[in-house]
Amino acid sequence: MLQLHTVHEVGLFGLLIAKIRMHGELTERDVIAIRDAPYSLVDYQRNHRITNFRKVPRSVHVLTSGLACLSIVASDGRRQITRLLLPGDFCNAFDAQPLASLEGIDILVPSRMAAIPDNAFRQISGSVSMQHALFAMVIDAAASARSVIASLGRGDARGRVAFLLCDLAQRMTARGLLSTPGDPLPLRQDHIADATGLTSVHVNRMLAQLRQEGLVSGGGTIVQIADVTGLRVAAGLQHC
Amino acid sequence: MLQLHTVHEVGLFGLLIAKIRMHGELTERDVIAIRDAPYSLVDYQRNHRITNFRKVPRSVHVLTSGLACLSIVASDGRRQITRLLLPGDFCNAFDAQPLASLEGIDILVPSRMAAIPDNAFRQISGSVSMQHALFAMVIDAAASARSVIASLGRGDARGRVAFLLCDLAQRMTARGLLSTPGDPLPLRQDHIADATGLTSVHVNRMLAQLRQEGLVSGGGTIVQIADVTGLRVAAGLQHC
DNA sequence: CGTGTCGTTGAGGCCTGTCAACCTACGTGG
DNA sequence: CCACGTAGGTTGACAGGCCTCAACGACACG
Repeated sequence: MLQLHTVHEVGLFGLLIAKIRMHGELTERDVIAIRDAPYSLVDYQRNHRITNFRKVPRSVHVLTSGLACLSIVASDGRRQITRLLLPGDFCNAFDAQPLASLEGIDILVPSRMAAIPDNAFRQISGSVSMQHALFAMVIDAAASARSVIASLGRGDARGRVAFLLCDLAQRMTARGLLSTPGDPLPLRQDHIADATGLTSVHVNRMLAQLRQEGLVSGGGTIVQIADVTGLRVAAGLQHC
Repeated sequence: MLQLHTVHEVGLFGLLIAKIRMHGELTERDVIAIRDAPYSLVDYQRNHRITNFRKVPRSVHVLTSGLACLSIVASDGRRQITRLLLPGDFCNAFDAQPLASLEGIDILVPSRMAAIPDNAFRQISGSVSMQHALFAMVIDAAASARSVIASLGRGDARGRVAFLLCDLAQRMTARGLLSTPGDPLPLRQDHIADATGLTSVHVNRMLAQLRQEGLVSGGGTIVQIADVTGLRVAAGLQHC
């Protein structure tokens, strides 16, 4: 039985299925429908920005590998990352529906997406169980965004960085993208800066401080969490 | 015909209906179902904080008058408002589902809520049209939260205040709670502070500056927008 | 008239941004 | 093999924005 589940989750959409399952029970039929969905693959290079998927037919894009984000470019030209997109995440629908004409999708690491035609996905998502799970997923995304608001509004630089790392590690671990929260995170310092609203110079200082406190390890380009509990406390919110 | 709509929308749940309608077409049947929903009314005093609605049966709460917010209290004791709740908004479900055990509901102004029993609302929201509208509503809430993230992450104090005022005025105007965006907003300076992550002292200074620039008017407790366009520019994001 | 709430104003200090320089690692081409 | 360029990280000096603390004013209310 467990074996069966595992088999279902190793395909291209395994991570997507795992993610949706975090928010509601899926039937065997749902899982098969997703697994067998028609799709086309698209690769994107690092630093590419997508403001509009000009794909015919219109498609739901799912990140299958790499790392991307939703971001808003302020009028002074600086970018704010509003949400990190991990493999298994939607990129242009549901919990990651970009804010019209304001939010874009930035590719942070060479990535691949699967584009599922809209009408195909509409059929897949028509079942009651899928509707419930997707609904719960979006509700969770909204709540999660509000916790980021709290971190940005109330936290100092150290707390913001700590929160981001905790949050990302938790999401990645839950989806099996990290075997333990202490594994290296796929972030560069300027990604952290764009996500926390800080400058990369100051992020560097904060990481140095967190390393000295024993909460973070890894040098150079590598960021690893050394002490999850301590980092959560540093984040300043009870929860991460 | 228009007359009919108006009649439907003046009841206790008129604002709720108006809000849901912003995100999808409702059938006559949907509207009637909401209008005739069973409910009980509860009044709350200013500064009351609700961390858990202990209501039997469990209920969906809808704000019918006043002003409330979702908020998170950081470990240093300061409060961050993560979302303002206006009359017509849900308070503990859907687009305002509090983050478990972290987010609470604060009453900012003496308010009244209608509590609709869960199972009654489940029936009401079972129709395809309601499902679609509610789904779109939550997706919009998530996107809206991300624009707040951008404002907090990238904006300076002046921009944050400007953004908050624009955003609130737009939401209130869209729902008929303001006749024009220039009407007085129901916010005290410390509410603005808690929503923007600033101190009330600094909010005061920013409001003084915005008044001097001619973007905001009203003295003392009253905050009015004098120049919507100018304030949007000051907010620093293309959109508000 | 006392009390409490909310807004206003000033002085000073800390946190974070800005600017700039340098360093390492890595790949490329002569 | 070495010169060179690029990307990313590290470090220091300095300035400015925002917080803190504190006092005061305006106003409502019992």
